[in-house]
Amino acid sequence: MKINELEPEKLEQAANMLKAIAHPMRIAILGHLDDGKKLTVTEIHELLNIEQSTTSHHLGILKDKGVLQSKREGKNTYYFLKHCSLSNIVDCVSKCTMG
Amino acid sequence: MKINELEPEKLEQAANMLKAIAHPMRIAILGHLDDGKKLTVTEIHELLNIEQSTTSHHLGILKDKGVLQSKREGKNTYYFLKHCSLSNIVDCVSKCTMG
DNA sequence: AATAATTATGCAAATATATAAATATATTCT
DNA sequence: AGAATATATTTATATATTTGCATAATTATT
Repeated sequence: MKINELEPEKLEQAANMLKAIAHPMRIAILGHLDDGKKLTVTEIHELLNIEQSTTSHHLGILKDKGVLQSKREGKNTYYFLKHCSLSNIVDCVSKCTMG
Repeated sequence: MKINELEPEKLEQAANMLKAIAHPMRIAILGHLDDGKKLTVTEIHELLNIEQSTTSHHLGILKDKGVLQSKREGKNTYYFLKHCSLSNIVDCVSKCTMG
């Protein structure tokens, strides 16, 4: 029962992290970023067939809440998981929604 | 990359499940429901020191989205995890917010 | 320096969510 | 049936989120 030792601010932070993930498109984004993969904004916006600005928005939210990290290389910005264990969350939820 | 095989409705369902969890009080509730524990509404509302109606509301959301299950026994309703692997999500997020 | 390519931001309208108070429903006990 | 206990629902207000468009900012190329 580790979470109960968390102070309210840590609870809040955990909630914000999950809230960032809890969106269909953002789950889809994370689905493409397993195994340490790094993708650019354009690659993601083409993969998922969503607007560029919308894509950037979603990536910004995921980065802001500590789910993703980014690294600029020339014209491109690569996004990737900050903690690779975060893939487990997507795995777990997708398994639980299969039944 | 299992999640990418999910249809949009499944993605939506996964997002709803995570959205249900992504709230400070609801994370705290789940923190008390690990290891197959079952708790009543009153127990939770006293443990967390929140309004009865608010507690019931949060539990209703968790149940509606498939995170919890409930079982009435007399005057009491016991709530517990539907898939015990869901504890991993809380564990994972709390670990990731520690650093 | 002008253009193209990539990414990020500001804005606004529609939609969704949170909270608490009041009330309703369900069950047990006398 | 009536009172007490436990849980659920309704309602209203406040707040937050999503989305796409328009635009700005950054970097590379010619």
